[in-house]
Amino acid sequence: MTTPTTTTDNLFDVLERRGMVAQSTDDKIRERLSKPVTAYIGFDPTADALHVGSLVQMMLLAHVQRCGHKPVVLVGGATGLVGDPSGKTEARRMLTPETINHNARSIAEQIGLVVRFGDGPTDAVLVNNLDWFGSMGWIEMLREVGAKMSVNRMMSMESVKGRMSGDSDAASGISYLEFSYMLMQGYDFAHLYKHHGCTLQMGGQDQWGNIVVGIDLGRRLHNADLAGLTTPLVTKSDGGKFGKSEQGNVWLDKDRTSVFDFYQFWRNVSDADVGRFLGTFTFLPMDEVDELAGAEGKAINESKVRLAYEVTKLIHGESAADEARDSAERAFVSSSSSSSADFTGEAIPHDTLDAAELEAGVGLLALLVRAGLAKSNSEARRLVQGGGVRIHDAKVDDPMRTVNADDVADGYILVRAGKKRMFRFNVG
RNA sequence: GGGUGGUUGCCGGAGUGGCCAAACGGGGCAGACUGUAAAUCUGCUGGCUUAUGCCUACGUUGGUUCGAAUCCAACACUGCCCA
Repeated sequence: MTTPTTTTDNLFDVLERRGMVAQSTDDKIRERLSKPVTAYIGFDPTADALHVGSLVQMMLLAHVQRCGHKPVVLVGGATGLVGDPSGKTEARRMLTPETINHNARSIAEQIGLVVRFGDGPTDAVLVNNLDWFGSMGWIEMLREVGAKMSVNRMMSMESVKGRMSGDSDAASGISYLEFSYMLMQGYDFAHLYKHHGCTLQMGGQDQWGNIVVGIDLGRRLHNADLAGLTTPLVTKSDGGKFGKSEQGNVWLDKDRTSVFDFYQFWRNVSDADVGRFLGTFTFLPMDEVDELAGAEGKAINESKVRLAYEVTKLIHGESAADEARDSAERAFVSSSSSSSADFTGEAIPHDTLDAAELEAGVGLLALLVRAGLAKSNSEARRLVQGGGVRIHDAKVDDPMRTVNADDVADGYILVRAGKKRMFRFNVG
């Protein structure tokens, strides 16, 4: 990793400078953070992998650690069994405890990429709220928590209001189960305060309401003085959804999103987003970030390369990042002088193609589907007819074409869909 | 429990017996232009080895009809109002 922020830096200043603060509970938060605190963020175990959307929270935890505080990773095993109403228009599908356990482990592993776990004073610890909710009975819950919560208060929260209001837009009702979600999440904070000395909860802007409930509950139950801090929702300047690429979600796991695609995701961000993303998703010093973000015109591409490289390095390691960068370089920058292009890197999605099979000839459409560049033959056909497919550098426009040994060059066949997507078949 | 709406493709949303694989918008993909950007313009956007063809699809099941997303019945789910 790059030079760590020195532990004397105030976490709040660091985060604010990096554009990672949307809202915080009080202006005394700097003061609070002048002494080491324990801070937590909750993660939903709804999938066994995290995508780039969660990267913000991961970075947040990393900064917590770097500034000398103790990060706590809360996996919502119990809350995951309930479903978060925030920002969803419909109830989340429920999961089995086994699945959640499995997911929790995978998630912690990925958070471990940027945060150090262990027993030291600033080492991160992992907790699962199923550990305290699992054994808690209905009566206890009502007396402990229910008695302290105002329904009026909960009803006035944005996430609930949207689901309740009659005539208007996305009213789809809210079940009691979901309604209780914020209660559980609020209780988490109180519990973590009591058992881990946790006084700060962080999260995305959409979690603000839940965080505030937790602060309230902490005060009522334990007379605790708690604080909250949220990060801005990561948006793209063009209004699109952050974290989606041509292939769907961008995952941190290389088996779900290849290193090459991961790199490309960052390489392809809009000009206007470069600075913000550098601040949020890398540990580069802000002076350098500002300089990179200030690049004008074509020069901004260098900054994008840097962004893509740094983030890829963080998640997939240096050698993978080097390779992704080099592959991309060769694939895009020097594509005019095609003969020199080299697409053999591991980073580019690839598979092997049987030589014997090739001898018989493989349908182009089938090959596109096999490469995952099209979901069906029809889609592949449209792609070809639309002029979006190339084999190596030659455009092919006949959907009926078959691919055979003549198409092999340097031991592989490179199929490209559009400018940016490609798939290599190694022949062997 | 009573009343009353709704359920259409990835999403939103038209369509109230044939001209419906289903308007329009969004999103997505591709092409042109570019800087692997944005904006703009153009094409495509259920599946089938491409077909004046077939299949699957308008909540589910059954019915009426030469013909149903459209009509009828039951069921399911869901919104709202009243208790």
